[in-house]
Amino acid sequence: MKNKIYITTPLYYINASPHIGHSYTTIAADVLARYYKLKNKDVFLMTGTDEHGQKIEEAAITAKKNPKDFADEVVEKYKTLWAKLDINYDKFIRTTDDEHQKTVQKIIEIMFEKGDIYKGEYSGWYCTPCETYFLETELADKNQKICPDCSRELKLISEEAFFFKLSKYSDDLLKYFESNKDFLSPNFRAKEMLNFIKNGLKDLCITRAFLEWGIPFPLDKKYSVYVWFDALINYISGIGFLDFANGKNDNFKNIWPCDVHFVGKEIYKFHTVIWPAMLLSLGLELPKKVFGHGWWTFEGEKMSKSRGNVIDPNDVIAKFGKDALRFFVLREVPFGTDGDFCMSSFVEKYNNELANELGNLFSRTLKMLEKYTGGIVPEVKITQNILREKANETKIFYDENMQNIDFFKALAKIWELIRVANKYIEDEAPWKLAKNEADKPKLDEVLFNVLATMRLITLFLQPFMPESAKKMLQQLGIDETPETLKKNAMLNWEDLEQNARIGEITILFPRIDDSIMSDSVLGDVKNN
RNA sequence: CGCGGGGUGGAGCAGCCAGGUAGCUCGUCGGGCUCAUAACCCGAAGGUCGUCCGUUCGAAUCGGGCCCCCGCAACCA
Repeated sequence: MKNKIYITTPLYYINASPHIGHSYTTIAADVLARYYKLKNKDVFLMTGTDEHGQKIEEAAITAKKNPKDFADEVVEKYKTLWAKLDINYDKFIRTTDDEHQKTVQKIIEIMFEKGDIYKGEYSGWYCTPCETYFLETELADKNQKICPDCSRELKLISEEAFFFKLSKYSDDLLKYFESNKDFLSPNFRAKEMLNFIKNGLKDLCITRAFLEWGIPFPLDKKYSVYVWFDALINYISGIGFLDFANGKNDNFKNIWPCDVHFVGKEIYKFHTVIWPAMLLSLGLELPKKVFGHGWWTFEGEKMSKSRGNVIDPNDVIAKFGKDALRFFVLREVPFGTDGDFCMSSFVEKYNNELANELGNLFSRTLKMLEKYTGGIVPEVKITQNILREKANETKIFYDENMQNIDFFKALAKIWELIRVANKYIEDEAPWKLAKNEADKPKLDEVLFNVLATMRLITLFLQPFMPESAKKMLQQLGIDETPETLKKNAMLNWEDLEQNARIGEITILFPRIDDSIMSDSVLGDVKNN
């Protein structure tokens, strides 16, 4: 069997700077990618930007730039943020990439030859200033034909356009959903999609009036390709579909099909209905899973620019560190459901779980080691003990949940182990054992058991907090980084090297004190 | 009847799909420890699981009605 794992994020639309939502999806994708890398899988993680369309052209004009320069600048913001968040992507694709554009055009030709693209007539209520069509059902008041966005009068227009035969694939899609129960994830999102298809799919209009800033529609240069049709294709254009289609090489086949598309719930339909239908038309395998996660509110309110409460991840990183953010978004709510980004909760989680429970576990144990063994991992005979048992149990549960993309449960389980470790120290009281020379063997054993558990905790946390994991490995005296671990991952509890010298002890997660929190944090975050 | 998600001790959540002692974290109160980042450990108080009805020996969990909150509705992660 192939040993590859292909993971994607959506292409982010560059009409705005990256915010917490973009970070959320991308962090999740990176966490899963890092997990599989440790499992020695051949991981390919792709992210990128969606850059075409009317809105971008307008945004560029507003910014007094040409679209390409505008796009380059926003793209830089994304790349900078991903670097700050330790996102380890293998490819960053832009829909303005030459290869992507050529792929889109090629695909349209393939579909046209197959008879899946045809010329028809599009009619609907059109808002001229917004350049958008609306269906009657989308209007707030059916008797008043007013644009839902700008409240101006709509005109009934019909014009020629090209369509993709989406409706043709209804049955195939339903069949695929039926025989691939994991495709629609999390499963509570399945029903909505099934109903959507069963209510009847309409063919999809895939052309728009010609735009300077768009991909020309190859069959008729009066048009540009509809941005979604363009954007979805990235998942195959980015891994060499063009060469494959032209019979040049089979590299594409080594990566496709995709294992997980991570998307937000608002673009779930595009990825579970339209995209698979496009793939069916191309005769390609369908992705194994599309995971639609939930949305964040901020302090209980929907995030929006007009409310001025969009969180800039850069601020959070600057104040609390990248790992704190990576940790928080996946620890706070089950991945999939909606959550509230609340600063008090952020600080609470950070102080209690990162600083007190995890950070202090390292701090207390390593300092005892300095004191009682001169900083050397004791040499002991491996015994069965409660920590080893709990760690092994955690490992099984952890793998299960990581593979199910249930980060919340995986983290919860890790914290159970951390708590058991802290309790174990309390129960065994090494500081008492240290007072009596006769207890030295017992003391060594206790310290070893805790250290072995800490090492495993570090490996478990590595996908979530790579920067901290690196420090944790150093402090444990393990000559590895999260990146090198892959090759010789020592995944068993007892694999901790004996007689090794531990590294320098530093505070992993300094506590956040209330004064920092009350003034600057909220203010700065809110003002973005 | 457009489609879907949710309503669980003071706060935030799990449990519901495969009914059977209501669980976790924070907070509060009390105690213990002293290795540690004023951290760690133990104990206690606190819930008629939105509401009404039904199925069942038994319902937070299954079915139905109602109330409230939130998304989607074909370019907001």
